[in-house]
Amino acid sequence: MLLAEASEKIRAGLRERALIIVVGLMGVAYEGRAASTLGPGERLLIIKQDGSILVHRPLGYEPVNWQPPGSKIDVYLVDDYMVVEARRISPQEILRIIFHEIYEVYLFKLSDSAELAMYATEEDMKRAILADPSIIEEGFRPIEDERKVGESGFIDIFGVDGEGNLVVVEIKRRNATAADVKQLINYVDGIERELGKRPRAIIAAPGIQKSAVKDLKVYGVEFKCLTPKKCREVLRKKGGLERFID
Amino acid sequence: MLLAEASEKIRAGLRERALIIVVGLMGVAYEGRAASTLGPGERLLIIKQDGSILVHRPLGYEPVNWQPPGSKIDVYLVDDYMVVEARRISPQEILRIIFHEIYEVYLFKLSDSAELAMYATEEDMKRAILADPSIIEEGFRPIEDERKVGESGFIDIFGVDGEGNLVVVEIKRRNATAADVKQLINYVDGIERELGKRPRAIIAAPGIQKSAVKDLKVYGVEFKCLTPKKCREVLRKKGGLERFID
DNA sequence: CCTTCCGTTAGGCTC
DNA sequence: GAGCCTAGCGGAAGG
Repeated sequence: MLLAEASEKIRAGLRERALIIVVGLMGVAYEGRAASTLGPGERLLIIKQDGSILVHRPLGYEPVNWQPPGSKIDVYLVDDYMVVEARRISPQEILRIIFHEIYEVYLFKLSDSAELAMYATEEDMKRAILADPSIIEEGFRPIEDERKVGESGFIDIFGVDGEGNLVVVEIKRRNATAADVKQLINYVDGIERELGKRPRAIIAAPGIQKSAVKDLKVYGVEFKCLTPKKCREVLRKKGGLERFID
Repeated sequence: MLLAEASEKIRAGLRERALIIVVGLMGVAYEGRAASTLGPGERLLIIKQDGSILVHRPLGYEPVNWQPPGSKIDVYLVDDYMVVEARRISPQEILRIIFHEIYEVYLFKLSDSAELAMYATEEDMKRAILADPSIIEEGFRPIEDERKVGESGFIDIFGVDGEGNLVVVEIKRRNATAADVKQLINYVDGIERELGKRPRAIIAAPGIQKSAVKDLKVYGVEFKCLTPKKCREVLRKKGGLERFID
């Protein structure tokens, strides 16, 4: 495909706010927060209506270079090359794609209004615990969620156990780290200062980093294994129940 | 395009290990570490030779769903749909794309052997300081890089200043945080325990978070503004010099 | 606007 | 293989 012809088609796509797919032989230069160069190779360029731009190599999940939505995109011919330039300000960044050859340019006007439904985020894990507190332990009763503690931040779930002891629960959807344990200790300290009584501290996560295990004993924190998957099942069961009751 | 025809073309692409681009009306279901569903919409599907797979909506820099390299990809017809399935084990995950309509399928055999050259990573900033220590301060002399400190971790650069004082330098390519300052203090404490002498602590970064500024005074840490860009220039000059000497 | 925190983080490195 | 850290992280939520 001739570069002049291709550049016209790309400009048309930009005007029409189409999704633009370009396949060809291109080099890439990026300068901004960091800087990178990539010599010529056969790649896939995607330009979206919102100004996002992605350069994909034949291998790998991630784009090799990109620019997020809102970038200003220009196309021009210089010597025997076609250049696509994507600029953004704040941070000042420029991505320049230099085409040596263009194999194909495709334009699409796509419509997609569906909403992504994502399950078992950390938020969902909290909802699962509130829906069925026994997954933390038998007799656990939540009192508050997102309780503020001094300057430290927010407790995921604050409650009482079967014996009437205060309990602070910290939720993580990934393995808990030493930093997580320390944050939880901050909360416990804050509550102790506030209410004059030291609560139990429970970290609920799918696992815990080995390096953090010793901190559990040192600081008297309890670990409760709780996976996102388990929470998904709890929410599903609860969802099913609600549907049945309605 | 007929679904049967499309599925044959995609299978051919998989056999030939081609880059496959599919545009059409599709729904998406993902289940693995988390789970998500997305109703039908017009999207772009990319399947790469290495088994990476990406679903892109008309807007946004990020794929809405994906699977990293190494996924096992299957295509089959069921009722009036074509399904593309990408599975991986460890973690067990499945991505299922259900096509209602297919507008286009494109196959490409791309060759790309260029090497990405990235400048001014944190590693490069360290190299720049080692190449020209005066960018930290006049008279600074590095002794060691990546020096281990007890259990705390590794010092980026350990050296002495013009007066013969020990200096610990911590490098960040982004604004320094309070956590960075505290980590640096850990190192300084470690060195003091080890060598019986408290070194100066310098954090070299393009900036520092407002909330961390007070910690500088509290803990006696010095801040030296050093941008990736500046380091890039130092390395370029040094590269030029080396080229001249050789 | 800046800061903090989560992510199907991914990817790379070490043990 | 698992654990741990970095990233042009991106993105969202909160101040």
